[in-house]
Amino acid sequence: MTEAAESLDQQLWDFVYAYDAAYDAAARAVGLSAAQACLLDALTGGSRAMGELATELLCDASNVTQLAARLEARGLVARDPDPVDRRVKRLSITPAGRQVHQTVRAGFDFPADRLGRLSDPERRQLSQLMSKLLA
Amino acid sequence: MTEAAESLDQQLWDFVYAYDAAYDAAARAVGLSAAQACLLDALTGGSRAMGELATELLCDASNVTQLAARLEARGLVARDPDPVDRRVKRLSITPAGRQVHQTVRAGFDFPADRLGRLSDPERRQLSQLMSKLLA
DNA sequence: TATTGTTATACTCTATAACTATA
DNA sequence: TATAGTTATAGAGTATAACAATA
Repeated sequence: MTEAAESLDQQLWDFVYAYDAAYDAAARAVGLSAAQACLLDALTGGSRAMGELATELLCDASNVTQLAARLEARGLVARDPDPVDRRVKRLSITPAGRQVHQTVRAGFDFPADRLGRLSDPERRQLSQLMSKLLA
Repeated sequence: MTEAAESLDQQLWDFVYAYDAAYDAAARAVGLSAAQACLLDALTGGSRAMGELATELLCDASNVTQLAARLEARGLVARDPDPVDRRVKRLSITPAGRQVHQTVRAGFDFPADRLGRLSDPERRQLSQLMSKLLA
């Protein structure tokens, strides 16, 4: 053989490393941290309660409060009391927030770039393997 | 079809998300941050200059200084001047550091667990696809 | 009394700028 | 003068504990 094969473990590590770095760069390009971009992304499907967001982002509720405060200060999200249970605050994305979110999406070209190196059958193969890894 | 297929983009996102969370958990289980664990990992092949580490970890040199200071305070790394160029400080892992590193490795069972769901041919397939994604 | 979210606090990550020591 | 690393500082991420409002 002409070169030492990198182990699959190492390949996964390298891929995740590059993926994370690319996402971070795309977020920073619009002045957001990766955590802020993730929170914004979690709101694109509709408003969410703070507690739901903490669960989804795998972090403490107090952390969501602070991330939301920074995004709110930039006008990217809005915080409104839930009409049914007034303890609950629902966070939603503003039009400006959607704009920024779209820019991050567009700047995060890593997945499209890399997957573009595969043929259609290879992408189907990868998707099936991923299904097993995620199941 | 019986269920909506998740897009390959989304599958990659989910996989990376789970991978990162698992690594973070393995590090935290021994009282390290993910960043500290990565620094420790970068030293397992031998001592490294601070500057090299900054390049490898994609961060500023001042950051390495502080990460190293915390690990040094716990006795996991040692900092020694390079005998040739005394401006250079070489960081190396201590026996205690190796011990902790091994514990993190063992606790980070995510890759082995997930890859264990694949057959040998499937793992070879995945490795070949990864080669193309990383090339 | 239990739950949702916030506030206060503390520690870590990270970068920039100024500095020290060495080359 | 240029380079390696550190220090000082500041903003952000994160968690814990104490708290307020509501249920």
